[in-house]
Amino acid sequence: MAQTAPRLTATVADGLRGSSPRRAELVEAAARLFSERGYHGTSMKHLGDELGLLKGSLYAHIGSKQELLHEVVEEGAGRFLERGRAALDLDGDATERLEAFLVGHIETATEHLNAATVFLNEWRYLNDDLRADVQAKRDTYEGFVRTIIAGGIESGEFRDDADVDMAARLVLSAGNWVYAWYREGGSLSATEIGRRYTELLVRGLIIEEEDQKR
Amino acid sequence: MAQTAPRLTATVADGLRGSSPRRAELVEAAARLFSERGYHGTSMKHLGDELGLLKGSLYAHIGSKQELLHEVVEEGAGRFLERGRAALDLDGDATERLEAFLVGHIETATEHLNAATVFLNEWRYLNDDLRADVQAKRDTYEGFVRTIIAGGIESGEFRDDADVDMAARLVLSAGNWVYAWYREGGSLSATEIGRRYTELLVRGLIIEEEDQKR
DNA sequence: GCTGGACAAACGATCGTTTGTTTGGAAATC
DNA sequence: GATTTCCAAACAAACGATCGTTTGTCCAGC
Repeated sequence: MAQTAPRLTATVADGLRGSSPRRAELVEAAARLFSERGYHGTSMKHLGDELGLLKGSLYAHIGSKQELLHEVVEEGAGRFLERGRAALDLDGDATERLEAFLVGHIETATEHLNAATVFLNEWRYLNDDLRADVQAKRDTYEGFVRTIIAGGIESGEFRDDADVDMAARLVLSAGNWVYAWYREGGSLSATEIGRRYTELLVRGLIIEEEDQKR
Repeated sequence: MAQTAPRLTATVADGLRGSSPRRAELVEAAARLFSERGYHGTSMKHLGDELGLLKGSLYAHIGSKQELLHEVVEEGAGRFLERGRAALDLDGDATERLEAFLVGHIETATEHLNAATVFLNEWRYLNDDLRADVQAKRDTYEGFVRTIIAGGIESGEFRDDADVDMAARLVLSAGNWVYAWYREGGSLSATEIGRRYTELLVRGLIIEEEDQKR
């Protein structure tokens, strides 16, 4: 919904093979079914039924089921990395950058819920080498958050006794779990969810007065 | 490891059928394999190999593969609920209760990593009625966190403009994602992870001074 | 006339489960 | 104490169904 994006950037959209309309349909169906039923819970027949084709006919468009998984996971990874880097490159204070990152993450996750779910849940079923590639991208992405938070500490905006690694994991946990409960048509937009999470993460739950017992 | 618990409380341990040593082995192997390979990615042959039995022999101990999944998920749910209720029943301020809850959650998740992973990841593959039952328990559990946070707001300990639902989701997201990155032998204990998360959630990242620009 | 895309059919492998039989050891009988 | 009975637990084999993938053929559109 919303900003359909005139054209997916080539790096994200095109897979290992050329892209045809039929193939794109197949990848989209794979994202949906892998997300709903899991990779191992989805058969080639399920995918064929979704396009009105026999399972054998799918092999005119793809090389293997594993290739489909790879494509969906890469699509998810690419989107997250793009938005994450944009947040990292932002001018502004650490809170603004953190909010941009988290809002971008949650918008990406909800606008492409299927691909995001597969990226987060099913990527471990990739073959060893492909999985290692995805792991590297996850590490890079996690590094973005650490950089933003560490920058906030250096600039004196964030507490210098804050644990960067734990804070980064907390941010990613918040964003990564959204897929598990977010449903379209909820009372909060993805943007609003990201803002409120950021506000909580930055200000905390406690009242700002210093006469608090803790 | 550690506190082996002299005997699992009956509510958690015993499944739909009686419990024998062999059956307990099988459930444990199921927790491990379902966690590592996913429910649909684990075959009865995999399970049999784990115990040195033929796949058909497993049916002397269980009724179906689905029943195995149910048992593992219920084990996870039971453990989380027990620890959660203990935190809820604690005397103390909201921060202490929240810390007890989060520490308890993360200790449970890491001490029984396999069952916790299956509870969080594979429960959706349960049959409709069993899944509804687990969903109810998840809702109850989520209610525990909301109660703790709402109590903190009422008592004046937490900001009265904090969003209870979002804060509760943030707490659960933090705890629920631990399984994804925690590995035994890491530098932080589960207890320490829970404490640091709580500290971040309560105090936030920002410096407590009010002359901050934001 | 060529070719991409689909069909129909089959491949061997594996799926979860059932069946009938064998076995080893505890319990019961003598 | 020896013998018999019994039963849980495992094996071996097969069930029909489905798995991911390959093959050969056909047809429509450039």
